This record gives sequence, C-alpha cells and structure tokens, in this order.
Amino acid sequence: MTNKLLRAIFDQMADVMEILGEDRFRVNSYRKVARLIGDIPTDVEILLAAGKLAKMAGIGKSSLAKIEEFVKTGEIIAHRDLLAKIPPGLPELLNIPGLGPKGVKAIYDRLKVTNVAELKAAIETGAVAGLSGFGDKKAAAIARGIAFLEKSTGRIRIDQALEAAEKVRRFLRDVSGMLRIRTAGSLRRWAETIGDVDILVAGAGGEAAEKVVEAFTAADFVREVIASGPTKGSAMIDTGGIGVHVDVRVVPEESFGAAAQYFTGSKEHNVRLREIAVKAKLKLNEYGLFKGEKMIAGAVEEEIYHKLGLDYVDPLLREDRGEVQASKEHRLPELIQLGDIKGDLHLHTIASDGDCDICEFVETAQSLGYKYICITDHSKSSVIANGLSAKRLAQQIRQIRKLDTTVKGMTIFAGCEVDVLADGKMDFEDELLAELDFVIASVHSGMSSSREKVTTRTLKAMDNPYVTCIGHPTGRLLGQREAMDLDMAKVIEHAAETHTALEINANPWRLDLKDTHCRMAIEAGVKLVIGTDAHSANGMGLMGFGVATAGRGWATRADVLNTLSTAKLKNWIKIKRSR
DNA sequence: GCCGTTTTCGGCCCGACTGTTTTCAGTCG
Repeated sequence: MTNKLLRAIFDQMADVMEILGEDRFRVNSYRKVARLIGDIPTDVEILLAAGKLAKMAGIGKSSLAKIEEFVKTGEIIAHRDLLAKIPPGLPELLNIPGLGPKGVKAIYDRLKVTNVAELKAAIETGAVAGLSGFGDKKAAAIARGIAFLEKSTGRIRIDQALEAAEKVRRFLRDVSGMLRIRTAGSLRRWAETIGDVDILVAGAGGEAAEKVVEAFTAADFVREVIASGPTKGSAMIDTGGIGVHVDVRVVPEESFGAAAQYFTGSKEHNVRLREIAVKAKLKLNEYGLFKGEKMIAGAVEEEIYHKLGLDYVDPLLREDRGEVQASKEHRLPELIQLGDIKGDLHLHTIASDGDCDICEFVETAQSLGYKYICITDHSKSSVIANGLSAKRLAQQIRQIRKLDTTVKGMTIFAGCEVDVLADGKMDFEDELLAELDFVIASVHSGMSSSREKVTTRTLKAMDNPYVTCIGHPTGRLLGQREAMDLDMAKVIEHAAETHTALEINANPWRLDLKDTHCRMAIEAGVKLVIGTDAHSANGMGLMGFGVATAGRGWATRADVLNTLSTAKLKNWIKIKRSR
C-alpha cells in the first residue's frame, strides 16, 4: 500500500514542479523514483529496513531521505510545500491531451484558471483562444481533450487492443506500396492494459508512404482523425463498440528493425539503449543506429542490440526492470513459450457455469497437442456459478475416471476450483479433496476486506495439504474491480513454505498474478500454473495471454508447472500431500 | 535529482506533428 501511495506522491511532486517550470531533468528524476517504487512488489518499508532501497539505481540521497521521512511520519514536508504553491485542481489539468505543463502554467498565470470546470468556461468565452501562443485551433483541441477525458475509460484490455490492431492490419494489407506490417508499442510487449495501438508499416518512401497514411485516416472504421502527416497517422477507431486510439507509422524498409525497436519501447527501455549508444559515440533513433553519418544497423531489430554489445531482448522484458544490464551480462532468461505448455488445469464445464462438456475440452486439448487437462468446476458456495455439491463432485470424479480410461494419449485430471471460505477453510471436507488430483483454492467473496483479513485467509488456504494452487490470487478484474489488498510478500513466502503453486489466470480480464508478482514468486522459488479459466472450448485459446504474462515476469519453462510431463506433474503434486 | 573505467561538475534520448509563428515552442510517444 505504501508503494502505491509513495508513487502517487512522487508523481504529484513531479507534476507540480513541471507546472512551476523547474528543471526538467530534476522533474524526470522524481518521475523515475515514482516508477521504480510503483514497480517493486515488495513493501518499501521492508526494502528500506534491509538497506536495499539505497542501492537501487535512480534512488539517490534526497529521494531516500524523503522515503524514510514518509515511512516514519506518514508524510513528506517537501510534498506538502509543493502542493501549497499551486491550487489543488491544477495538476489534473495535465491529464488533458494536448495540454502540457507550459499550457497549464499559462492559463493559470494569465486567466486564473485552477480546475477543469473553470478551463471549460474559459474556452467557451474565448479567453483561451485569445491568449498569445494559443488560438482557435489550440482551444478547440483542448476542448476535445477534455471531452475525450470525460468519456474515456482509460486504458483498454489487451484482447480489445488485439482486436483493433487486427482490424487495422487487415485493412492495411490491401493498401498498395506497403511491404511489411507489425504491431509495436505496449501491445507487442503484451502489457496488461494498452493506452494506444501502434502499427508499423514498412513501405516505399515519399508518396507511397503518404498514401498509406491517407488510406488509414480515410478508412470507414475511423471515428476521428487526431493527426495526419507524411509518415504518421493517428486516429480513434471504432471496434467492438469502443473507441481505440491507433497510430500508424510508415518507415523505409531499411529502417524497419530500428523503427520496430523504437516504437515497441518501453520509453524507459529505449532511454537506456540510447544512453549506451551515446557512450559508444553512436546515435540511435527510429531510422537506425548511426556512427557519424553512417548507418551501422537498422533493417533488423536484433542487429541494433548486437551492435550495442547487447543480447537481443525479448519485447516482453523491455520495461527497464534490469533487462538491459542482464543482456549486457548475457544472463537474460530463456523465456517460456506457448509451445512449452502441456496442458490446461483450470476449466469449467456445464456442470457449474461453463458452456461445454468435458468431451469438448478433451477434443480441443487434443487439437492443441496437450498431454493433460484438469476439470475444475466451482464448489458449492459459489451458488451463482452453480457450484457443485459434494455429491455432484463425487459423481463427476467417477465420470472423469471412467472417461480417462477411454481417451488415448492424454490424461484427464479430476479437480475443483474450491472456494476459500471467510475463515480460510475450504468449501469441501478434506476427505473429498483427497479424492481429487488437483485443487485450486480461490477467494470469490469478501475481496474488499482488510489487508490482514484477505492475507490471513489466503495463507490459511495454503496450509490445507490438498490445495495445489491458489487461483487468481488477487481477484482483480482489469478496469472493473480492484485487486485484493494482499500482502504479496507473505503470500509468496508461504507458498514456498507449503509447496503451493500460484496461478497465472490467463483470462485477459484477470492476468492474475501479474508480471511483477510472477517475478517475485519465481525469485522465491515458487512454481506457477498458467490456467485459462475457460468456460468454453474457445476459452482454452486464451493460454497465450498467460504465457506472455509469465514471460513478462521473466519465467522460464522450469518455473511453470503445466510445462511438466504428466508423470512429473503428478510427482510434484504428491510432494505436498506426503509431507 | 542522479550519476561517474573519460566526469564529484556537468551532463542527462530523439524526432514527428501541430499550431502559432514567420523560425519555433509545446506536446507526445
């Protein structure tokens, strides 16, 4: 919790300093500290006590003192002082697209505008347009920015972004002069949510490039054109009833690799790379890597990394979370691939709230080349999900055992997604759980309880000898429901102690565990299970989202249970039960 | 504010697009 708060405080200090026109590098260092703290899953207090915080690159004397002050007193004087210098509504104006710190300062200094409502009024009276440096178009752009902000739901889920990207790619494929297309940006990094979709097109230069942009901005799915130049088009497009911001950029074929690198980001990762380039007396931009005037790499992305003395970095890792240093030292992990997955261990049938029966899952699993699946319907307390009674579960187990003997080349495990009750006990007696091959323990209620409650409850579930893994550990639904306030450090520590796995729920609504928590679990030696939580045969196709999330958490094949052979998986499960 | 096998001071990533200008600042990614 402290981390979130501290991140917000450092970001807010940066906002205010930006508006006050302070040195941008200084502002940047505050932003960096904010991001660093926001990225660490371990509580700042713990790192501080262990002396680890001071060793982090980017956190210097001054920031450390501020963090210490916050941990001790619950506030930072410098933060309070900064806030006192401007009206409270001002920083939120920075969120308006098209309005930056300079603009905010100008409308405050000269029009005494202090919040969004006053800004709207000032635009209506023409006061904003009348300011020198502004004008009619600028004022209109700010008005559009406010409207966008008011109706926007913020970032979209990755499955929504993929759908939008596919729509634009299909369209561009038919545009002449275009040679290659690829998605870049946070979508290529498989970030859990996406701000805008970046599409990169390699095409002939000059007029041909302009034609690509023109065709895109004129497409029938475009709702509003935001910007359009000779090499870049930016628009809001309609897809599945939501508006998605899509950028299309056209680059020369010889620069395609450099452009892919550049536009894939993250911004912070790119800054690292360019720092290395500068030190080597080179220049890196979206057109290539240059030594003086001479391009020494550009067409192929891998070459950019190699010429900088680095191993190629998978897009999943490009978040400036230590991957650049690791690539320099040739110790990047060999990330798990979708093809490593040998089975799906989280599936719901019509017996509870799914849409298909066990046989349909078996067929789909066979087509995916899986070696095993596990049926995990809901337990009795999940009434809305038509959870199974003890009797029905016992019947289903018998049904699965029988079916298993008839299916060749694949094992069907009997499992259950068992509710963790309010007191941490399981929804079924141990005698019944003992009959199952695989037990997912999930919290489905009381998610907004205190940190202590939800944590204790989860820890206690892991104490049960038959619980194989914790399902969607934080319970979050992206854009809809906050994650439980779990003490993840404790959960991971206890998972290691009790030989319990943690799930990466692959559903793009969940992606739970998330990337940074996965990494923390892996470092603690905890095994992960990637499950789709499929409620239909189609749902099994979501596995890739979970694999990507694992990869973003630096997971190798060895870190994920459902890459194991059937025999090895059985052995792993047995260990906890025989303790 | 942070950082240092070129530095404890003087750097700190780079370019496109827009709008208001008349050569450039602001914003964005």
